[in-house]
Amino acid sequence: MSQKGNVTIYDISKQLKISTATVSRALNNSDRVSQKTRDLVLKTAKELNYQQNSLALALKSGKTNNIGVVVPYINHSFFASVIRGIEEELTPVGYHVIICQTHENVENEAKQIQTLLNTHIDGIFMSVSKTTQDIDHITNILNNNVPLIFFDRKKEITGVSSVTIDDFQGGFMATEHLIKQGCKRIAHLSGDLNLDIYLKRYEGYLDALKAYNIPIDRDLIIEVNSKLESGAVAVQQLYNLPKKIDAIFSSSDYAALGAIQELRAREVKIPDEVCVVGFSNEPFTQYMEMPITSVNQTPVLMGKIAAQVFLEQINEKKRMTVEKKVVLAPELCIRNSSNKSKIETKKGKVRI
Amino acid sequence: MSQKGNVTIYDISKQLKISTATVSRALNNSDRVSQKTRDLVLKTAKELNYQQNSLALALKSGKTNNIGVVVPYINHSFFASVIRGIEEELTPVGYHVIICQTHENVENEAKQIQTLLNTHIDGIFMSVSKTTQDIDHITNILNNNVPLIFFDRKKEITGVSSVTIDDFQGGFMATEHLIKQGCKRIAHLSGDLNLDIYLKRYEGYLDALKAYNIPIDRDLIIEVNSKLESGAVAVQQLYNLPKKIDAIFSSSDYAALGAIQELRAREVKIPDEVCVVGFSNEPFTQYMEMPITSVNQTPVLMGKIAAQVFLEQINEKKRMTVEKKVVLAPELCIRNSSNKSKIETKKGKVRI
DNA sequence: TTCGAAAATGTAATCGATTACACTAAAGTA
DNA sequence: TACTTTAGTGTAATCGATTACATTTTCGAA
Repeated sequence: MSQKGNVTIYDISKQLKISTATVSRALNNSDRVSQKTRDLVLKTAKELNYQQNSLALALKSGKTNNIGVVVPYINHSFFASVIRGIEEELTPVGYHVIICQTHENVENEAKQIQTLLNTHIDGIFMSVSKTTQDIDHITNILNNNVPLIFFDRKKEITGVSSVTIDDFQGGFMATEHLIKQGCKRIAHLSGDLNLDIYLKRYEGYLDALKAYNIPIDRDLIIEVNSKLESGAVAVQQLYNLPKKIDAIFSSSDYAALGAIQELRAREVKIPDEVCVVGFSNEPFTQYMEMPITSVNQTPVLMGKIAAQVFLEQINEKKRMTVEKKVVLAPELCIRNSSNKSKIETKKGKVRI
Repeated sequence: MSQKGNVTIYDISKQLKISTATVSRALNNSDRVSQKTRDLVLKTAKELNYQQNSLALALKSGKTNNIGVVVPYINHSFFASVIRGIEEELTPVGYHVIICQTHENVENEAKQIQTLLNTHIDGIFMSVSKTTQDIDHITNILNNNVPLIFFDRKKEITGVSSVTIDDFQGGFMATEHLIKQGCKRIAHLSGDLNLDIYLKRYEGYLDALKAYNIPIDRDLIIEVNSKLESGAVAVQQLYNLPKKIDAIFSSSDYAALGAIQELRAREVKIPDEVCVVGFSNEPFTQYMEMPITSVNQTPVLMGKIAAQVFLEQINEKKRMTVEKKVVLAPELCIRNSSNKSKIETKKGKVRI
């Protein structure tokens, strides 16, 4: 046994009076060992309770079987669920999932990536932080020949695969739904438009209005952050306008909730006077007394697909040639906050 | 440069025509190198952009700087938050956090632990699964000399540190609060009593009743799981009793919510006719139109403390001698579902 | 029986660092 | 001056596996 008390192939080789090379071959099912020796080695390995030292293997092969996941915050429902999906898909094939938080800060993001690269990770999954503009720290991943998969929040970098939902379609579906409810003055609470996801949702909103010949009113479009207060403030602002609104499509469930609270404080009837739709399908949206209509991003599925894309990518012979962009279908979960006429949940279409 | 294109100490030694031993010493601030050589090595290392290979180091030292966290589900708000706390405390000191899910299944738990041990983790944090009775797979961690820290859900094993909240106190506070609201027939929806946490909350409930001379009525105690439906079913059962209840203390926020929905369906007024208190302070409890009173387990803090206990433990000279049991104070967040008289949130006391 | 191919096994380098031990050179001491 | 001490550096083993290449054994064909 070794210093640390672990059984090594050397122990087996000593016991059987054969070389470590043969032991290694037997354990790895090489065809360059006799059946007799192989059986003997396997039997002895079991007896001694031999466990392959993954560190030695990693050093030799350069493969650690660890992958890193970089997200703004792990305890945000969406990210936690994506991570769950990744874990469930990769653990069965022998990977370990290392998680890192950026706190929506580029410097943290860069630091986390650097230390991940230094531990010789086999791949990185990430959702970029809101403050990320410069992408040198990200292309650095590719320079190290480490596969990178974006999920949800991505940057356009050639050669990098991504799994997202169709945010445009999500924004479109949500807005169209409101239009079909008879709404004509539909406000939009957008997120930070530097992030692609919020931009796309906004564009979906615009496109739906155009498609149904509803004039676009810039006063009805307000940029907010994902906080209750900012949804409430937005409503105050909207109610200072001369003409009343009859619907709100918010890119954030939190802002939607804040808006609802403010509407309720003003004794506005939901959904009769104003319909509200959020985005993300945060757990609380379905638990409310008046459940909130929202767009489900199917995060667990997103994580699983991301993991599959990763596995495909590393199994490809011609590396780095193909990038894969999977776009999942958003799912509109219609609930009481916007449901005047009792319609059911709608699913969008997948694009690959 | 090595095969994989990384700069090694060998590259530095070659360039400076000195031995790798000296390079290593210079990089590690050993006092067995001249200042001149040290400066030269550091300068060259920077020029070549040398990065220490953590795998080689890990193989040599047996320390990987990885720790494992084993939880039932990562995307459950409570666990996600604990993990966040652990990450925030350990990343700054150079650790990486590997996460594993058990899906509340002992076999998965055992398998996850085994693969973690095999990757030579420096420590394991875990919350045991509901189905865990046998603990051989857990003591196996100790046999491998790997530090183990329980959080929230623990088993009694000598030598194992733990960080929990005072569930008894939580149950007591919740019940006492209901009593002070004037409630006399207080039902309890308990969780699986095989789990210590639920048992303690239940005992806290019993003790509070005793302390205020309120008779215990076994009919008012119902074991449920953490699902909305089971809270609703429990209420149905309670309303089949001859005498009406005037409060519910649920060990689960989900069951509490289900109970509230059922009460509302029966047009029972909350909190006037029935007060409701949950447990865990799930995000949704505060977002409801009628926010739900709940016991906050301060999960992020719990993660941070667990990380600190781990760091203390590995820094101790005399290993394995002291176990540390930290018991955090629960915090009763009083909200409308139980607040007849507008009281404020109460904090419990910490025990160490 | 003998030779050659194929099968089985062994030797030793390698992955990239650390470190016990050996050695040289410079400085201090008598 | 001669001898001891110490600072600085080098050699080589080690962590535990894989594997290219070398060598030995086995077995069939002539």
